[in-house]
Amino acid sequence: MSDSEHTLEAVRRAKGEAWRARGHQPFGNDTGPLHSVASVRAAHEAQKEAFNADPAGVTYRVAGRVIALRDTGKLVFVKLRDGSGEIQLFCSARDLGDDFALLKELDLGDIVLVEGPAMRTRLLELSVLAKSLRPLTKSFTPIPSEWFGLSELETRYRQRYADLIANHAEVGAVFRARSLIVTALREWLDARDFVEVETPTLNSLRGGATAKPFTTHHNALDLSLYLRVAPELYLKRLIVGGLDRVYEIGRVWRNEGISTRHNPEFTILEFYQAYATYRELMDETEELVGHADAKLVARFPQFADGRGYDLARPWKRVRMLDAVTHAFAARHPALSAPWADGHPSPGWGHFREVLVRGTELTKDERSYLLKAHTFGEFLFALFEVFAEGHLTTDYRTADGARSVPVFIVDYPFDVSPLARKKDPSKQDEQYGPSYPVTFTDRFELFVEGRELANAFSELNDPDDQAARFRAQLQNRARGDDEAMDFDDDYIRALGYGMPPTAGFGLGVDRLVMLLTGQKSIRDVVLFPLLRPESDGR
RNA sequence: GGGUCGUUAGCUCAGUCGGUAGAGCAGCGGACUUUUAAUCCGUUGGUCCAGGGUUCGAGUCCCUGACGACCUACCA
Repeated sequence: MSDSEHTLEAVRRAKGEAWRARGHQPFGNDTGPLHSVASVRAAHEAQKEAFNADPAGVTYRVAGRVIALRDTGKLVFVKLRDGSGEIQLFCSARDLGDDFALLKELDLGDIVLVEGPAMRTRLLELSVLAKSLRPLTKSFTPIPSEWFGLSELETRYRQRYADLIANHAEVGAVFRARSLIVTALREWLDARDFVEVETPTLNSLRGGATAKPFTTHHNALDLSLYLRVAPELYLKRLIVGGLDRVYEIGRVWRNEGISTRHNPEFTILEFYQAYATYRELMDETEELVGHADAKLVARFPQFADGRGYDLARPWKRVRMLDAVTHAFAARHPALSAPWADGHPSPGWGHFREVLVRGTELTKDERSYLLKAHTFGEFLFALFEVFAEGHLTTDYRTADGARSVPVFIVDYPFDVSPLARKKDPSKQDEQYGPSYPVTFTDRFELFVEGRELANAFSELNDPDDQAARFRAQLQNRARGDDEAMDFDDDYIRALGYGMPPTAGFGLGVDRLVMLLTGQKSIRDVVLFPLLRPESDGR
């Protein structure tokens, strides 16, 4: 701590002692019932003209943080903020009597309780005319400048409390918006008879998503555990048990990189609906996200401004195969994809050779495509390399002004270990007989290029599921440290019979980012993971 | 993991060619009974992220490290 900081704090501590000398505790309590700033404002909203305090009027009791002090001598203006808003205190020597001297011992950041009637000043500022003033909490640490705020991102993330004080309007709105959005998600699900449940976050097996887990340990059982990467397998056990509609909004942990779109712990919404398919879930996704957006915009209209996307229904639904074809047509017209003119399966291998030897690809893209072991993995890799990054430019409103949400539909089963294979008759009908890629009834939702949701008709054949788990183990043996474990109990559960079910997962943080226009996930997570502070700073 | 940028007073930021570290706000003292970033007068406050090097002399140049941001890669 520097000398100046030390001095600033010492001055504040001394003022706290001065409060004590006047009979006020620097950290007092027992405020009794209070009026919120918002309620005071609401009560006098209609009085637009300046008015003096009505002697017969209500005496308000308001408590909050001092965020500005303007001292004009025998008259001091205090700006006070509580959880509902901000209001000015009109503090005159005449009205406050002995308490007026307290103002000299107030610092920005202190928390005080004021009593008095409302008034409106000459300049029409609604104020509380202070008749008495009681200091409640001494602030030892200077709060950041009201005018300049606090801008250094590192400090804002590490000291979110200071960020919330200094950048109250903007940061507060984002986190209130987050709360509203989560509430809206629950509303939508509750209204459709979904049951909210909580499932274990300490798991002895890895499953539900392909991701690297965090590990931890239970001492009494001497048991190594994983922090869950997804609640999926537990929620589906509940479907087996007869909870036909379940959901969970909760934290998951993935031991991966940190970026503007990834925090190691994040909030996921998953819901499972028996007797539904991924087709219905696309409609429901539009409704669910639309409901959250409507609730948000009703309260915070500013978040609807300047959006580069348009949530008007219906949203685009594009098969993965067609998205890749579209991407080739737009950017690599010379490349003739094997599916474009009905090549038989050998065409895939030839095409892969053409791509890998050609000059259209970067080295990284080539090596990425080479990692694909099957045509299904290859198609998925083609999607990632050629299409995914361009969804925002490829799919736009009729006037081209905004991007539209896109459901990418039908993922290869090779990359979808928990999704139901498309029925053979439908596969043949939609892709032709003997098509070299087997698809699943699965979609992912992309809005503004961001992957927002993942959903599919669930695999409920225990034998097929067991085979997929075995394939995951083979991937593990090849060095894939994101592969799932073989979950015997889950297979046992499926053995009892799981009704046909559709399941849905949505990144809540990313939804909040999207709807509130935040570029970094750290701006929608109150306390994002950072390295510990070191002595070097 | 790679690249680029940043770190100077409590906060927001300047700092020229390498030559005594600055401003505004906050703070402190004073004036002021209708202010709105109040105003006016005066004034305190520095581990220039850390360590090393070059130099007569380093906030400034070089090296190493810490932390952060952005891009990229990885990652559903």
